[in-house]
Amino acid sequence: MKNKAITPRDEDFAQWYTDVVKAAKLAEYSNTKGCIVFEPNGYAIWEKMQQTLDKMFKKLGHQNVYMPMLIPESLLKKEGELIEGFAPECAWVTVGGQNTLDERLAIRPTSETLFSDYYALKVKSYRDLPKKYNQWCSVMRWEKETRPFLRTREFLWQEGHTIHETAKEAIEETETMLNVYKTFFEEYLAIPVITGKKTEKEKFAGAETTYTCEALMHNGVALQSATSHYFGQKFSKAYDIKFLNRNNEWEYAYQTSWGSTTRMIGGLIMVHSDENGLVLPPKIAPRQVAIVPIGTDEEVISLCQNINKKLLDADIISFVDLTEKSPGFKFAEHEVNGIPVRIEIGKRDLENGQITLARRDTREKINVSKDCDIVSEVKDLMDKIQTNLFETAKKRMEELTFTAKTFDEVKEIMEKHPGFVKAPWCGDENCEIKMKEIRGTKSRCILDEKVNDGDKCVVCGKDAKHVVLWGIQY
RNA sequence: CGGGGUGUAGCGCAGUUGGUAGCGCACGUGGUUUGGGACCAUGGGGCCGGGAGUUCGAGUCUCUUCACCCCGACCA
Repeated sequence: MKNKAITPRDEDFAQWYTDVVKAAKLAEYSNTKGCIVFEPNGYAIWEKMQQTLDKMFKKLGHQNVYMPMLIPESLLKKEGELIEGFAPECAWVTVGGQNTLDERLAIRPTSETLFSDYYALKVKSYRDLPKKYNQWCSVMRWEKETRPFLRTREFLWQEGHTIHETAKEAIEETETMLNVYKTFFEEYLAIPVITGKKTEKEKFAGAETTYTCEALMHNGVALQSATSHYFGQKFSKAYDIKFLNRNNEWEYAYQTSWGSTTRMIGGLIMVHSDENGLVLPPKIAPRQVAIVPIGTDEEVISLCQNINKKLLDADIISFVDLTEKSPGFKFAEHEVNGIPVRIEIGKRDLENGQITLARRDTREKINVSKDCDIVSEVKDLMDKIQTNLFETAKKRMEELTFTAKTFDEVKEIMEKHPGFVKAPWCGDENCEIKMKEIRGTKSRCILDEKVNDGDKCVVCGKDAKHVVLWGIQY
């Protein structure tokens, strides 16, 4: 290790995070605050996320569309709560060419208004419903403090917007999509999440109900990783999305939206990575196997290429690293980039009739026969890595999930080592605000757990209505 | 928007009481190497973030401005 030293994670978590982003060449800062350059390694992760989620969405009957990037102020303002929530962080276009615009245009912070306006135009009858659209785009929110992937002013995301004939169907959609995200996090990103409803205070501006996926980072800080909202008829009333129902009566449509963002890349880093750089679950790694020949021996190179071909034919994304760097350099490079499996082949291996596999998560090396079924060996190893990453993260989340009965207990936990705290709550927003005094602790979500008889709100001591998951958030 | 910090080669930094810029890595070339960030030789690269001032002379002193990073308040 010479030039690319990564700050130890326990010494300075924020610096460690930035070091990993840079060392793994995921992103570079640009000249505009809060707008990052997605470098090939970083963008490839996003592409893989897109491909995976997009397939899941489409299996459920969603279709992709693309809405304009600009929203006239008057359109944005139609729904009061939304504009109130987003106005402070909107970027506005006020000049077109040489002329000041009559009406300024917001660069979309989110597209509910555009979808609603469009749906109002297209929906006439219950036969036009449901409409289940999604768009992949970037949005802009003028954040004060920015960090690569976790909080950028422009970020890439996916926003699904659906309208339905009945409230029941829309609520089902909201819950279905929440579960899609949960599956995606746990099975692909190997990140365990806790799901639940947001409190009134924390829910999306304009939503009736917001569901969230909450993940816990290595340092015990919570990350809201995806959300799914039920809007009821709020937007359909504001934007006049009416249809004739089965009784030939006008009815306002029932609406949902759900989204996930490039913040997930930040989550991926903060859950799995280590002092040697990025660690990626095989299912989301853009490059899964790096084959490193040691020396330039022809027999070695051709074995590398043979194995590479077998892996590629089996849809494992593999490559042979034939650059002129030293083997040690390549090992370190592929580790810092988070490539899950590395295959090392040198003359020494050939003499012993073996090849060496190295796994990124544990950095363990395994020798296998050079005549083995390399495809199944690699597949097995990738499965093991995927499982190990998830289990490790899950265990950590469990160890850092506490229960508390009193305010002082919450305080003690958060000050010692932050994590998730399950604690009863009375439902009063003032108690939520009071909780922020403890290192900015906020409600993450309302858990699906029953309140025990006699449980009191950890803040005010009145009868509890909900069990809430609390945490310090990114 | 408050608090803290940093701007000198692509990156990381040094630069003394002011005297006209250097080191490591990276990069180019030639060669030897290759099992955990190889070595030798050689070469290229700089309006010292911008502006103004003090001075015979400013990377260095003064003022001003800009950008970025980190910590808070706000948010995916």
